[in-house]
Amino acid sequence: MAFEGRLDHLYDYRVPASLATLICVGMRVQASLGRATRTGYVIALDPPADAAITYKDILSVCEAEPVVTAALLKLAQFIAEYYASPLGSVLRSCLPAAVRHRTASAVHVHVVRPARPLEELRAQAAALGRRAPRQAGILRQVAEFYAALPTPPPLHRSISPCLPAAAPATPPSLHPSTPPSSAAAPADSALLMRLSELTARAECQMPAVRALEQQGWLAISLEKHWCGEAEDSTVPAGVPSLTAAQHSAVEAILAARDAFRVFLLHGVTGSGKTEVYLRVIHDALQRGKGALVLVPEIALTPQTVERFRARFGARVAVLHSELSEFERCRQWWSIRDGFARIVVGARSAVFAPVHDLGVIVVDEEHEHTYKQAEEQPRYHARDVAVMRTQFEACPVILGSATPALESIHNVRKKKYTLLSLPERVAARAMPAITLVDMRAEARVAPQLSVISRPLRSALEDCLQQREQALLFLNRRGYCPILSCPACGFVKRCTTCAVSLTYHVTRQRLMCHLCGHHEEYRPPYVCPECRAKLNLCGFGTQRVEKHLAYLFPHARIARMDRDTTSTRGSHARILNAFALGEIDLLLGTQMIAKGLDFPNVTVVGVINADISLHVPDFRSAEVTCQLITQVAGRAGRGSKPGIVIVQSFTPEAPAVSMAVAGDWNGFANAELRLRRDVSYPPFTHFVNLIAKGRDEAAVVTTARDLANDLTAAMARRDIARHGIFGVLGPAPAPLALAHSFHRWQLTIKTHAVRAALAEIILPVVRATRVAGVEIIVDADPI
DNA sequence: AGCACGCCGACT
DNA sequence: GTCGGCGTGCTC
Repeated sequence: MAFEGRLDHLYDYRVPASLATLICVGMRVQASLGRATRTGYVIALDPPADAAITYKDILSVCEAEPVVTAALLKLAQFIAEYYASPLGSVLRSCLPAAVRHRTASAVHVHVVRPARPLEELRAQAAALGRRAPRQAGILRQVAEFYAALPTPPPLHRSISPCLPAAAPATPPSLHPSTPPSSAAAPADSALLMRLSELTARAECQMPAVRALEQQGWLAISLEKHWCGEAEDSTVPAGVPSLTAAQHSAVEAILAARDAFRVFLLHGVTGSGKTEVYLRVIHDALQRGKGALVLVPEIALTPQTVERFRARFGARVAVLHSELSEFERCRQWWSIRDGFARIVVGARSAVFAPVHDLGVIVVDEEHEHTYKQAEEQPRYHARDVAVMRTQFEACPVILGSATPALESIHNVRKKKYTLLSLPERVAARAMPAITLVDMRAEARVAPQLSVISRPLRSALEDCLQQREQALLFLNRRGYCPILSCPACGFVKRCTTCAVSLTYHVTRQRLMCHLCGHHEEYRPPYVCPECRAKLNLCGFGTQRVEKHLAYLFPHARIARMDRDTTSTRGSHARILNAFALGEIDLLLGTQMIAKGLDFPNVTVVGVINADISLHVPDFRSAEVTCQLITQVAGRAGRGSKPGIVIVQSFTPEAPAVSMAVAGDWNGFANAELRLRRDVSYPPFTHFVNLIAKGRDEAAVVTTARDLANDLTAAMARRDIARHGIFGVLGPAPAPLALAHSFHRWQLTIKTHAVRAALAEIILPVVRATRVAGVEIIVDADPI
């Protein structure tokens, strides 16, 4: 068994006779370890290994069925090794919290069925008449509900109460040899009356329904239920025809559909990558297989989800963070039980318990949101997807207009197969991109240095034509820095040491890292020398205000973390934009990707350089990707699009190549630079971060680690372990955050697993300093 | 992760 | 001679 928590040892337990028929590999169980009772996962069933040990019993099972498939278990073992996380915590993160916390009964629902033919129910209702109006009403409602169904009323069978009570004779398996029979199939709520629905419609309470049940008129049972109809997935009319490039991509993937193979689908924005996914998935469904679609952030790509729903109907399950606990739980179980065969979800959906997988799609595979950065296991969902398809023996499609350099490198190494969609669908042109040098602009018109003259006139035309525009600025708030012109004072967060951003709308200074905020009202004077503070730089709030001034008649909306904090607010803004109730939509990252609005003809990138100056070796790649992606939002309908990119460093390759629409050119140049310094994708990085409240202890720990690693490497055959060298230690990018100091060192290696197992982890385990945590992060972002 | 075991300084 | 600090190591 593998236990949840930071325990990376496996333990053997005895299976008591009472659980002998129930327990199987992949189950979540309770067992006592030391004093405490903990949750663990059964990873193997073997005869007793060691006569010297007195094994404890497994106490109970959490669910009546296994929660991870055999393939997922193998996948978890790989992740545990590669990302240096205990197996138990990897398995834990395979399950949504909602599924772990709720008992299996959470996905069950009370259902009312007629226990006699409907005519008898109606007759009884009439007989009860005024004597028992409530009961009469109930019977009438039930009869009416079931009479309205297209299929004959499902007469009450023998009572089959909910799960654990009725233990199956054979251990349940995630891979049933036969499809579930109709009796075992999950009830379809569209064909069954829910008890809650009955009490609402008949305006009655439980006792009345119970009475009728006891008299033998009705049957109440607790059953699994999913919403929607279980239709087979026939392709509805209106499926777009494929371009030649799309067609050959689909053909290439289908030709390899029975084996593991990685396809990199490099398609320019608007080239119809989604249609390729849909065709391949349709083929998988027809062969009785399931499919998994990963998207970077589901709230930001509602249209993609919609297209899957429109094509495949109720058999699409969606997993994302905006679902309620109950809903997420139900979606998960509908996948687990084989009702939903297609899963669309964000990062963690890569673990969805789809059985018999036919294909995995990773849309926008270059996105960094696929990397779990905050907590263990620090996995990258794209790489996990590739690994999973290896275990499932099926193809995986990585789609992007701006593929990660890692993926391009893998194509060159012949590990991935490249499929290109070089043109937009319906012979639409790529948008025309204009680059505005903001240094020159500021010299000519210093007071207008947020919206350049070319962007301003493009927006004026756009508004006049009753078309829509997207404006992208990768910084929220009003202004990011308040600084004193006299003494250089900058207002900073006390626990994070980053400058505080001024938010006008709430009259606050906010730390965008820890969320700390304080009241702040004019006049803005320096606390040191009382001089008036300068508002340096622009955030979305400030630009919004400026836009309102420039275009007083335009309907302007802002979309950033501040305007989308409540549930459903993403959808509300995007809907309003889709309905044409908004002319100018200004936003951060979240408007950059995936949006597909045909009436958008103008896209403005207000400051292309922001992400270029972050101290990270990927900043050029990220910047070029962002500009390319945002530009791709323009001209997706019948009208051509124009894009205006404003930059203070227009000569930077990341900016100029994005403007030229030359991702391959940029990738070539950037790959040469990376190769020269042996950076990813030519090596892998493993980051070690020492984190603690006491700065001195953190620094010492980081230094000790670096020394010990160097020594360990000297003792070993370095070439054999593929280790290159140690960079650092240096203060981590967020050296002080949430009052924790962080120092990091970076190890370059060709073989992550060998380097971890033979050099890094032994050193890390030997370095134990009170109050200092050491975080291991493989392939960090 | 807990929780015990155990080895060193201030107290009855 | 005892209480308690928390560093080290074990839990099937």
